Amino acid sequence: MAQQTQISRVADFYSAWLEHFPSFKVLASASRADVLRQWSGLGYNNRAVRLHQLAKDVTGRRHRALPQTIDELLALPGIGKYTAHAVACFAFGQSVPVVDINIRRVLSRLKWKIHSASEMKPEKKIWSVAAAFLPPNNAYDWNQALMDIGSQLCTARNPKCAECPLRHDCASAFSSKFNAKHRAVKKTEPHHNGTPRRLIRGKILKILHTGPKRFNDLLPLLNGNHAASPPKMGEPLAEKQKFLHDVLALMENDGIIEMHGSGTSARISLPESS
DNA sequence: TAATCGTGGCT
DNA sequence: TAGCCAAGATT
Repeated sequence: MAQQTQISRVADFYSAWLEHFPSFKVLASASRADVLRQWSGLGYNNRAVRLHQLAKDVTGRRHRALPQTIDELLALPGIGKYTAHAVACFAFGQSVPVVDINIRRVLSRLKWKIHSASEMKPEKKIWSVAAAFLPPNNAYDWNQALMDIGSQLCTARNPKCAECPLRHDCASAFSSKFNAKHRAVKKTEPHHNGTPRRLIRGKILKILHTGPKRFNDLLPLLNGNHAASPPKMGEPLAEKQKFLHDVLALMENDGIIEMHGSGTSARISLPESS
């Protein structure tokens, strides 16, 4: 849940989630539709699908429990390098580095002076530095502390350098460049008449939580009010239908919806099987 | 490897 | 208020 999502936003979903799915066994036997319903509002619905599959994978294991090695964790759906290390450290007490967006930012601004890491690519280097800084006996507290510094003090914008315990060792302390305009320009994301595709996906899923719908019932969702571009008066219906069809195909491929039949009367629903 | 995936708070 | 940002993973 915490992937690309602030912890403060996760908290409520987390407790509600555990009430519905108190164990991997319960989660594994739940329907995909129920899983997506409980996830509703959190965003990145792919994560719900992957966690559902993870529960199935885990309950199929010998001890029906989460594996404890980083390599085994990495093999599970939805678990990448960060999460594997975070689980190993925070759940299983292993002495391993953790590099999330917060720690990444803290270490980057410190301008680490670790000689051995100078010829590595940035991604490998930062993990190497995080490992080099790791104290021998309390990785848990260390990693939590770095994350807290990153989220509470060493923030992306307007960092509180005056309150930071690392200010005397930091190459970027009190720098005026944190609010600089020169950030990487984002490419325009896929959209329909100015409405981002991911927002349309969100609307579709939200509607489907109220029950199955027909293809034609979903078409109005493409008429969102947006200031980005004026509505195209003469837009061919076929064009709109093609966009919706493509969006639904992506969502079906992601395991977020099911489609039965085809054409303008196709029946769209949350995944009812598996 | 760059693009894609949601949502809501913050500045 | 429009854009930035968030305990990343996947293809």
